[in-house]
Amino acid sequence: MLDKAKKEIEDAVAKAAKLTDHDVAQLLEVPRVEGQGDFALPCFKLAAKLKKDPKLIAKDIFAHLPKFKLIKKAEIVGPYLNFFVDTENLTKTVLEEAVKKDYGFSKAKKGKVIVEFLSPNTNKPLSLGHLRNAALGDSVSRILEANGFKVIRACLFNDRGVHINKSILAYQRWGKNRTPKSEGVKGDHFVGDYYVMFSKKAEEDPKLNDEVQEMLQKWEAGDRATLSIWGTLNGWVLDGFKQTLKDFGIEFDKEYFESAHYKKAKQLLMDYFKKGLFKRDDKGNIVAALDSHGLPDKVVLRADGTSVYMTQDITLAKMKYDEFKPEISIYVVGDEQNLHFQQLFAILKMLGIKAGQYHHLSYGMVNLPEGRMKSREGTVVDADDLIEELADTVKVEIETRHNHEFNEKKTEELAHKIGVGALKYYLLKFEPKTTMVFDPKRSVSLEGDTGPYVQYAFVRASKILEKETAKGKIKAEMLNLPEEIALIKQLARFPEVIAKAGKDYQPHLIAIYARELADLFNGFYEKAPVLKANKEVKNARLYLVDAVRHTLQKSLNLLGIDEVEVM
RNA sequence: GCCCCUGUAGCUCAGCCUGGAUAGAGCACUAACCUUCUAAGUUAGGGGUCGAGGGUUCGAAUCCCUUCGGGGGCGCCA
Repeated sequence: MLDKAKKEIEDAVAKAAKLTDHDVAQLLEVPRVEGQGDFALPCFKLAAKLKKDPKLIAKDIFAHLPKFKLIKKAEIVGPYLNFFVDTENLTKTVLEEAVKKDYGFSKAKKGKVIVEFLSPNTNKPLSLGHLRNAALGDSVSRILEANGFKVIRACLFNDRGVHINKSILAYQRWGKNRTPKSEGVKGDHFVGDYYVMFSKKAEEDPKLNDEVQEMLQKWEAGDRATLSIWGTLNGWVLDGFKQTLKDFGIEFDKEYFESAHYKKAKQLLMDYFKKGLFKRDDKGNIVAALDSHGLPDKVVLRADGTSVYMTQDITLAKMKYDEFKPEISIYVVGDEQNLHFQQLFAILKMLGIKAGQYHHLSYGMVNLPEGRMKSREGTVVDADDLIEELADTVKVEIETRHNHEFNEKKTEELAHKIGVGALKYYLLKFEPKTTMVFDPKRSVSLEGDTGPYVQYAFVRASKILEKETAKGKIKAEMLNLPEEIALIKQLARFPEVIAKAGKDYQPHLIAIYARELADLFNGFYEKAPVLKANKEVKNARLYLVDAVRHTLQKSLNLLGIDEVEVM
């Protein structure tokens, strides 16, 4: 399609200017302005190479252009040569392709990718920050699948350590055998409240911190009572997480629990140490020397044999490598850990745990308009609250906006899909590394550059096709309105957008694409009535609507957003 | 002190990797459009020294240097 047209131009230009393919590669660009064609060749670089006036070069090449198959015309504009694709040909190809299930998806069979994301601590409920992480991890997974990879979605639960023991201690002391059930609270919120309670009490009574350390030692020693209560609280939290993730539409293929490989990790690191891969510092800590990588040295195991974060990460990397032998291993983790991951990857290389490539998909913080979220100041946005709030807002919209008669269940279901769609879109439309500002008011907005806007375009397309569908041959010549041509060109871009989003791990490219497609469709919708058009035009437009509908759906799904049939 | 990210319209952000022809959206504001496939839509309007300075180039928001502002990191925290 477009790539073929591009190739055709490149070949022609190479021939006309008597150059090699290599010389011509990267010379073509896509003009932004209408009327400047679909591809353009600025002749300045050739001018430097050939030592000739770029305007003359443009003329010269133009004079030697062959007959094109996919290009309708070329024209000279000063030092530029603009090429226009044959839209009839394009239309036919695009409409045939875009209604297929796998349109835009790579047919190449690629290897395994393991995407680790979310990886929460099991001592408090999930927050808005976790949702950005989850939305990113899930969307990147979907995009990589579309690029032909086999993706394993992995999550590490940090379920042991000081943080969880704090909750336990507070619960033992002040919990009075209450349970999430007895209080009617989600388990993660229930436990999180005791965590907060601990922090408050410990400010008045610092001895509590010592008690937590004692408990930690008991836990490590395998004390049955401690393990039992730890298991109970962890279970509650995990149940809570499970519910949140279900609400948000996230699933994992592989779950890791730090508690399960914690002991093994220490042993593994000692083994590497004995092989001489690590050294001891003057305090007796086991350290990875990274100066050859231009990085600061890193403690991987404390002198007393207890583990640090890095101990776990090295071990988990090895476990993942041993089990899956992935081609690419991706970690979706906030950008405050950039250095940590540079160090981790350097260490893994040192140890020879180097399956394919490692990538830290680093993303920026989510700030509120007032600034950074701080748990101590209670300004953390809770994931469950947010999802619920959005669904409620949408529900009110549905009930007041239309005369549709949905029953209660249908309304709730719709409201949930639209609310979560709005949230995911909002979290994914920014480039990952952008430190984004989350404005709660704007996040519930359903107009403009939002998920519901895209979902709505899908609904409009669906409604047309519900009444009538396209039949028989595609008559491409029936589609020649500017709105139709623009729409077709946007559809033609879908494969390259997926490829780029996959190569760079950038879901926001899909979000932008989907928004633009919805935009163009709405323009078409205003200008070009489908069902009222005469027979042949109607049929061609029905094909176009169908292609748009499919592509909107795929775009949304790549973002982890459900399409809806009605709104 | 050192390292990384960042600065584009009143606000929130694309574009920067891979330099090209008049810098784009959305929100907000103003004015229109529903007996017409769902108005969660569309159209029109104003709004910019692309933080500043220098350099490279035929050409710089984009590449390089300097500088100022914002954020993050430099833990035997995660």
